[in-house]
Amino acid sequence: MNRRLPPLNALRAFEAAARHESFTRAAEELHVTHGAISHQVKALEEWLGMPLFERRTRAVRLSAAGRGYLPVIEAAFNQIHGATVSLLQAKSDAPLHVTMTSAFAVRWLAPRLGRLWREHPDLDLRLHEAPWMADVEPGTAGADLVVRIGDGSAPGLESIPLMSGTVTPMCSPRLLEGGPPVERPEDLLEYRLLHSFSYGPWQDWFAGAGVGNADVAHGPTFDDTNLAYSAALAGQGVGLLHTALTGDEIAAGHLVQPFDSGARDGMGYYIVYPAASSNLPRVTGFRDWLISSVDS
Amino acid sequence: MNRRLPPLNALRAFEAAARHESFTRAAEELHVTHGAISHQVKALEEWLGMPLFERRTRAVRLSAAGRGYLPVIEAAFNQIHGATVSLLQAKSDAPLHVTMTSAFAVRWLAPRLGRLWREHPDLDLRLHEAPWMADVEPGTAGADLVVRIGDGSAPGLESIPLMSGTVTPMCSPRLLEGGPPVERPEDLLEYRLLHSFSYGPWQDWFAGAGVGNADVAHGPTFDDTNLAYSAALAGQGVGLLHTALTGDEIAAGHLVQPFDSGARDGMGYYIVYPAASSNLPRVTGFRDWLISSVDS
DNA sequence: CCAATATGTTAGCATTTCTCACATGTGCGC
DNA sequence: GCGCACATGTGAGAAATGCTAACATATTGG
Repeated sequence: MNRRLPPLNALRAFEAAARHESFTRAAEELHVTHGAISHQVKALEEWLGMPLFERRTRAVRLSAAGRGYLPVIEAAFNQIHGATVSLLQAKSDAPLHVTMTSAFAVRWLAPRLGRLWREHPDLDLRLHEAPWMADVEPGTAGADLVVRIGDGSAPGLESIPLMSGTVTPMCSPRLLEGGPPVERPEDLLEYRLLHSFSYGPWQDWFAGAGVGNADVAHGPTFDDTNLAYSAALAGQGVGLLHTALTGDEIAAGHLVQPFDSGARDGMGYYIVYPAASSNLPRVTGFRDWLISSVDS
Repeated sequence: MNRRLPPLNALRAFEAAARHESFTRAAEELHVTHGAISHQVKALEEWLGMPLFERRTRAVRLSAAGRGYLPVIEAAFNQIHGATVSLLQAKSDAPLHVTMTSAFAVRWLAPRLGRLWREHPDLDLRLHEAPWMADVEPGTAGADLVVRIGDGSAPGLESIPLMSGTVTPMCSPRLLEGGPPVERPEDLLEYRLLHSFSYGPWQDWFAGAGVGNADVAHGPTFDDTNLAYSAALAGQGVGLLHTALTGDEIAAGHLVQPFDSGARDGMGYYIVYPAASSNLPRVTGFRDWLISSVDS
């Protein structure tokens, strides 16, 4: 098929500008600056070899050519939008699959489930456990939405901060009383380290704290992130826990942080889902419920 | 309008891949590598949150979702293509406006016009003169096609090499016999310089030859590039001429080049026109005639 | 069991696109 | 009339996107 299409992003800029008869308002619609629209429209005009707008002094008007072009282009984009929406709707009778760590599910979500049932009685929620901070991609893995720890970067996906905080060593204060002093990060190696799924997170933490090749390969490994929290509370060792899930225990003095976060800062909880799901009420509904539940 | 469209370039990759049920053949159609298609399709699937293809071992099949999506997307692209073609066709009954320097028109095109009338009797050609190497943009300036000197760069436009060569000082050998010796570039300043439209080209040439602030502001300025050629041939001074237009005179000894091109190399003649005009027979026809006429 | 075929993946490079900052031009209010 | 507000144009550089190249994986067919 020999079908040379115009530059598509320039077409989108043209379509918005033509609909509004204004570069500035098109720029607002597409969340870019007016300069971007101006550049794109100019590129399209150059590609076509003809002007699509007449530049007036404080406005633009469609030229004859542009006036003929617009309706078809607009219809084509509407078709694409329509097909995309119905593709998503087709999924939308299905239950909402959500993936998160068991620690988050048990310690944060569980206490709030009552409110969720009350506010979203029809929601058919299916929870899935994810190992630690593993790269769970919504969609490809079957999940519609993921709650995960990270820095918020998720190319091609929507990523919305849920709770700030960081991942840092914590343990029961009684554990430290009986053991050797903890002044520098490497002193922690004298204690039993609590692992979830792999030694990776502890290794990363030591590396971030300036201890390059710490031997962390000892201590129990749990296949359930929540167990690491319980074990730390029970004084069984030092866990790498998230501050957002331990606020109460720290306030009550049941857990202490030997080091003030610092390293690995900005590892907050994020809600991540495919960008197209912004059109799906059950996804945005659950997302908004999560966000509104943070302070309650 | 709250209309979130999927990434459009990814959509185009999907459409081609789906039509062929093959990433490799889609890549050929779009003139990219298979990796590019793979990336784009993956990005689209991630954006939508659902797979569009089932990956088989040596092939891809459309998934149910993809099978429903394809026809609408394909139709939308076909619409865009159709609208674009008819936009161009609307122009295509009109005459073909071509812009070039008068030197090129007189010294290269004129001798070949007979062949052009013979091979394209219906062509309604309208020639326009362009000053020197000025930036003539096809389309915006009203020209359908431009023959211009440059390095071939023309973002957003098709640019096709017509003749290689360079722009370099030339004069009649008799002029040098009677005058001071010419060994280094600055020696040329002893002679009368022949200008077309502005002092810029000579200034640029001296700068390129390492003479930063040469005072070139003397000698006649012609508002017709061909006059500079004639004046140089007549021994009236030194002109900045293009080797592609002076091959015969140099071979016959009527013109000499004091310096072997070198500086400002790669300033050949290019055919430049809007990319969309590849769909217009009268433009591609004239382009192909130009190219085929180079060696005759 | 090897060669040929097709897709996946990663890192780095290339191109495109966008922003920022400033320029231009003109109508409108004062 | 004069200046200010508004809308677009432009150029350089930054950011994001897209592409390539090279290698990996997997499987079919000879």
